Amino acid sequence: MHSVSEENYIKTIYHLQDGKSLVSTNDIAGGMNTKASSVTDMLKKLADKNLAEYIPYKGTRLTQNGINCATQIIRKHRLWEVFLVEKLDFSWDEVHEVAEQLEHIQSRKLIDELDKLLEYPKYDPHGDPIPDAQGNYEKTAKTAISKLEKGQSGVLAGVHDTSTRFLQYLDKHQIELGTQIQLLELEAFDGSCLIKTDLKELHISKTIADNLYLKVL
Amino acid sequence: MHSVSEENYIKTIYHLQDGKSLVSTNDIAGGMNTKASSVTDMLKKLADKNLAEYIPYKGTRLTQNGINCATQIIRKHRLWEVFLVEKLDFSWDEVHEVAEQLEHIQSRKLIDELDKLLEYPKYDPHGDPIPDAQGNYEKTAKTAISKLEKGQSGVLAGVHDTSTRFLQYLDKHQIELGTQIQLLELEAFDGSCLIKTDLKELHISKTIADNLYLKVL
DNA sequence: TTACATTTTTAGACAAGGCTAAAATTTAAT
DNA sequence: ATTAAATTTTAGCCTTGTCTAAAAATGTAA
Ligand SMILES: [Mn+2]
Ligand SMILES: [Mn+2]
Ligand SMILES: [Mn+2]
Ligand SMILES: [Mn+2]
Repeated sequence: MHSVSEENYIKTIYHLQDGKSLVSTNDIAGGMNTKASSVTDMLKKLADKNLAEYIPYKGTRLTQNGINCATQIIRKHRLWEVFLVEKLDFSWDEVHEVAEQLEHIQSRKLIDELDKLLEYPKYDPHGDPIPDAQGNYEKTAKTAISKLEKGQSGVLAGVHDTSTRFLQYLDKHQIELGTQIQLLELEAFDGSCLIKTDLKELHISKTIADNLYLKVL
Repeated sequence: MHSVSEENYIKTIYHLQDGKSLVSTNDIAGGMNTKASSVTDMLKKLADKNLAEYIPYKGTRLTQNGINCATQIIRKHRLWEVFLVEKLDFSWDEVHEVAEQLEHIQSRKLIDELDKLLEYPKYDPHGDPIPDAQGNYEKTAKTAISKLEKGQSGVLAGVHDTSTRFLQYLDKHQIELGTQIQLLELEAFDGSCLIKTDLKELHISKTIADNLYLKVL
């Protein structure tokens, strides 16, 4: 149907879209490790195929067509991540790279059966929701620790960064999805903060606080 | 490491090699639905990468390097086929197309873990042996029905053609791997024959007899 | 051993995707 | 309103993998 390259562009645009009405060429280039000129070329192709609306010098947005395509790719990516963790003993910091490949396999039956094997999971190993076969998924409210008030607490429901380094940092400090976390102190100067889990207290930088999403209690 | 296209050439050459000392350009083109000129180009590239030995106008053969590469691809292909049948309720005539895609996923851990999940299967759904992580596999003696003597019997241990149409033909006549088959009559004129299973007697053409491999009892 | 047929290679072209450098446009700052 | 900076597009080139048509090499049959 669509090439791997087209699918990667569609996915990147979808993720950058969120909220904004148009996604810029430069942001796409940044998100994909390519150059702006390459992006411009691809945007024209996506527009030709009715996957995106492209307004020169202004930006682009996915058509409904493109959105449907994106959610199916994301569905595949996240289901494969669950498979790798649940069935193949991968840890949550090892799955992304392989899922980037597996998400491009074309077979409707494959993904439906995989969904069944995994018993229709709702979330991937990083707490991200998995679209169903129709592309629907729930957007639960999650708040970055950096945006909490002092004293508030919640349960870790997602992470923004899914890099190996960040996930291994969390492992090291015994923080995982479902861990209950309370914000004890918030340093106004640099945004760093002191948090508390069942097991320990921990001082974290603003960067890390931005990357931990809680379901507030 | 290697491109999908390179991997497909390597696999095709490996399968055509069997016995012969050199594989011809035309045979490769036939086996891959490409033109001979495209094959020539690729053979030069494979030779440059030390994956094949290429003798212009004479033919080509894989280097040890190329052979190792081929057996790993075949290992992946066949393990995925087992996975699809055993874990995802695919039937044996539905797996090949998807396995053609999955065999190109690059991840050592993925395939080792898959092997473990499947409990180290020795054969794929079509009776073909699965190479281990070192590339070793047993070449069991299998004989096409068309080469049996009248009266001999055996157990279906493999099929040559793995097309959907052929496999569905076998399903229709309740013939599967492990089915015990006896050759009752062999018609010298057209090579067709009469065979007998536990369930029924069946008249088959030479084409079909060529495609059914028995482990002779 | 010639003459013809088949196989294989070469030459030239094309599409997809990507890059660099230069030009055009938009945005921000005097 | 100008000018400067940043963004975006265009132009031209490259690589991979493919194709067609023509040329070269090999094989075969009288
Ligand atoms: Mn991921
Ligand atoms: Mn994820
Ligand atoms: Mn197969
Ligand atoms: Mn098979």
